[in-house]
Amino acid sequence: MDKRELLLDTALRLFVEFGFHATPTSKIAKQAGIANGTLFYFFSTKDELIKALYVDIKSRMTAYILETIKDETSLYGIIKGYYSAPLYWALEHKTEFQFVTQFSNSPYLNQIAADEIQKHIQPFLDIITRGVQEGVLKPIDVDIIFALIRGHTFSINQYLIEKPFPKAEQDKVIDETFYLLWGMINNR
Amino acid sequence: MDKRELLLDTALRLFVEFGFHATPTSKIAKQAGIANGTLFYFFSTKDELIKALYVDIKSRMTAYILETIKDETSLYGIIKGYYSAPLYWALEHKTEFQFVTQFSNSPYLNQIAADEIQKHIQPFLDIITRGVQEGVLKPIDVDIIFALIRGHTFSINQYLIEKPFPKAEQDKVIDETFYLLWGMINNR
DNA sequence: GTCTATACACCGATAGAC
DNA sequence: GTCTATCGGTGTATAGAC
Repeated sequence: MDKRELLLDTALRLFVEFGFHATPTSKIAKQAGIANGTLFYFFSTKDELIKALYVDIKSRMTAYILETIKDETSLYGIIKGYYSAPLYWALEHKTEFQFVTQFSNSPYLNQIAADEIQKHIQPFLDIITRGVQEGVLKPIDVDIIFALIRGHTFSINQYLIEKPFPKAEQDKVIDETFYLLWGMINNR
Repeated sequence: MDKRELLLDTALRLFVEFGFHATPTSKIAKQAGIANGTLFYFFSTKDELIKALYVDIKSRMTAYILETIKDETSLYGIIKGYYSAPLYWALEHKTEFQFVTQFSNSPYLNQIAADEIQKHIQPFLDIITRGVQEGVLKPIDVDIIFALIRGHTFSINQYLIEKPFPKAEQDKVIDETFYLLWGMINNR
């Protein structure tokens, strides 16, 4: 891991444990075993570091999701992938997911350009739109369907964090909650 | 409004706009038209102020919810109240709701005693438990049902914030999304 | 690129008068 | 209770050597 990555990784853990405020750059550098000044060689300000961390994690999560669904052909399979992949990723990357949640609900989000956010969700919105057009999904506003799926993901992730089930049980929860979700948005 | 309330109210707006970090106590006091030192007469530390604000808002929101559902007798009516009341409250108290969301997803939440949080959600958990026992709700883990309802509330609130509908349309969204939610957890 | 040393602004919190 | 004045500590960021 190069120094830049090491700084991001250390910052991630500290931010999630103590928050942005209570995590000085000096602490990040020290715990990463890197000189204070070097941090500012890679990131011109602390805010830049925070934003870079967000963009970085988001990209990796999106890449994982796209990799997961790449062989799915049915709308059902794709939507299931868009629901379950983030959950599986979150289980393997708890801290990262917590950071994204924390960041997304803080004023920092406003510092991220709208199109940076849009580019991650647009493909999924397109899929939902297709689902509605083809009559597979209920004729509801696409943004509502998107919001509902997202809310599901968010809350089931919280649930899985609070209850440390064995792997098999986790899979079952993800499967069964998708079944519930699908029943809600599916146009029967 | 007394000075304590005025400080809380001013802090609320600043925290939501700039975050905890970028909001110094001096700015809060100044914008509230109150001397810097006086802030520390009411709140011994900045963290105390932040926590007091959270407890304060949570209490008011809970009071509103309980008031809303107090005449409901059916499980359906009570659960609908528990879903829709927070949304109506959030529409009237956008900043407050945003603050609670921000706080709940930050490490500050750990500073709040578990039973302080529990006391707000326990009555609702009891209702859900009853619903499952009576066969009105699907036989799923109560905490999952709770998580799903909460996720619904959260995401539909985001949706309503992003799309500034007229009142009638908002009511319709809340009603229809509850219908979807109910269809998902109801034991048909 | 990476380090050490340091500037200096700022903030949380206190002291003490009224 | 409320104010003014201020201190000590801390944190971001820079300068400059290597």
